[in-house]
Amino acid sequence: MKGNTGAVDLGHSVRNPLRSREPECHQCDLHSCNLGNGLSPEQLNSLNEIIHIRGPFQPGSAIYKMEDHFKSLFVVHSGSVKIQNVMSDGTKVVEGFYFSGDIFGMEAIGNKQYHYDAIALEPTWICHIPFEQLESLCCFNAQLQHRLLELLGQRIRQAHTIIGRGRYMKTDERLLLFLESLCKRKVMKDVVSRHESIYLPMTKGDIASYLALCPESLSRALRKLQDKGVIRNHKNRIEILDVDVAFNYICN
Amino acid sequence: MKGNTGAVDLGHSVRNPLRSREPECHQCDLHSCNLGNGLSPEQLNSLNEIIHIRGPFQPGSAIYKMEDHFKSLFVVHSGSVKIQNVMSDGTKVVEGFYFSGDIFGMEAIGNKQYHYDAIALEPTWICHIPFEQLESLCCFNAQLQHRLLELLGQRIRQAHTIIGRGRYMKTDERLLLFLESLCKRKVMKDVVSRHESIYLPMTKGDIASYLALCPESLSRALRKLQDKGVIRNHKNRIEILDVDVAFNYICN
DNA sequence: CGACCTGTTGAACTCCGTCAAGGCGTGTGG
DNA sequence: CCACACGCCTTGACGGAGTTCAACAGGTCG
Repeated sequence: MKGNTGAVDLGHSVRNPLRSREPECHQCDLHSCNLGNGLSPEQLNSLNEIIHIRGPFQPGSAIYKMEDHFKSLFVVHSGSVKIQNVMSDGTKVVEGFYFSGDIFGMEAIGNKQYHYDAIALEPTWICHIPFEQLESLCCFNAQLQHRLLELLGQRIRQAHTIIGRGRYMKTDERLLLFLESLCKRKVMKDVVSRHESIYLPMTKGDIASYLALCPESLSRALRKLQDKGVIRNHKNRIEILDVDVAFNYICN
Repeated sequence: MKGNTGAVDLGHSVRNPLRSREPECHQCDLHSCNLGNGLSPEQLNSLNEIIHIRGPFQPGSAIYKMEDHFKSLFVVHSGSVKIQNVMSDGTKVVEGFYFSGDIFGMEAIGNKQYHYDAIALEPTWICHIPFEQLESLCCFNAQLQHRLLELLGQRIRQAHTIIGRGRYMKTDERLLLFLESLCKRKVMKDVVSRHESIYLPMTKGDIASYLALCPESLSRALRKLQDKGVIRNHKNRIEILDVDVAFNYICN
């Protein structure tokens, strides 16, 4: 097991008020992604010791790039991240969004390199979890191993939900499925009964790409749903006017 | 760690010439899915001890159903398997195919139940790997843990390839991507230079569903590619007339 | 101010899904 | 043996959803 502290470094201008350990940060990670669930205090400590926080990553800057050597998993401490693929013709394909507490980078496990670019969508702080060290910890810690496997299973199911189930849906159904998944992932917490407002750190273009639509089609779908009174479309926010109606709509 | 031998039992008419351990079988599993790579003989033995083989499952019969309690991962020993989702309106959506040596059931990790039906496509023998016991083994065996994580990472990437990358492709490109993935997965091994013949144990309808197409569209795409001289379409077999042409076609 | 990026709207086209019909192979029952 | 039904696949015609192309509105930044 290597003792290096320097996970992935992309040469960003990282001003580092938090480069040294910050207990609050660690608690947050462990809580929000539940990686540390059911661990004893000592076990928790050893987990905390391998975690490092980096930031702020400015919007548009890369946490990692496709070609980078796979070393670490990541947890969004604050802010948000998209992962995307640059195709041979230069078009960018967004494959996922991650928000505070989400773990990402798992697609790269078992590979030399990351398979996507990970790009910050807003000023973002990221926790690095060196994978080799995590693996070593898991060998002596059944709970941690179990939790990691669980997260990987979730990740597989997630891939099959949005991009799997979504394939058979029409544009507006797919859009609502996406909004529903955002709501479930507590992108925002102030749920006022059957009405939600979702803040969207990504561009509409990113969303369109993620849903395998052209931006125009997404725009039209938003308009259509707004005219129907299901949602209200704002610049960086979408209101779900009636959660029940919106998310049952999917089954029609 | 429980010592139960009876992984998932669906009440099929399992005639069991191989119910007792069969060394040849175990070797095959470990080799083909590489779960046992780099293990010492003793470690290999402990892995072998938790594995059981079942079969034959007749075409159309279930290895597991969605509602079944998640207990085991599976490896195709011989034959082939599809996993599918039955939607609320009764339509079946194929989410994956597995062939000799492939491990499946990993979507269920971290869940109480399996999320798909797993259906045999031809007379099929299946190895059961009780998951709790596998987890326990991993705790004392870094190599095995590493290999399991690797397989999970692969599984995520696989989901993103076909159903992820495929979303942005046109019908015939998607079809060729599928055929390419079959070739890579050594569905058949007799590669005669730039010419391959792929045996398809599933129906064209299953393939269409997997590719998110209606059967008619698949049929037309096959015809179109045949007219272009890229492939030749048979009942249960597709020939790739020129591998290079066919699989570079995707980038057009 | 103009350049630029994101998002929106309109019009034309294209691909693919839907509907309908028919061919082929297989199994069943007379 | 044939007749028939059934499932699977194919083919054709049609329509609709979504892409493409083009133009423009609004915001941001130099």
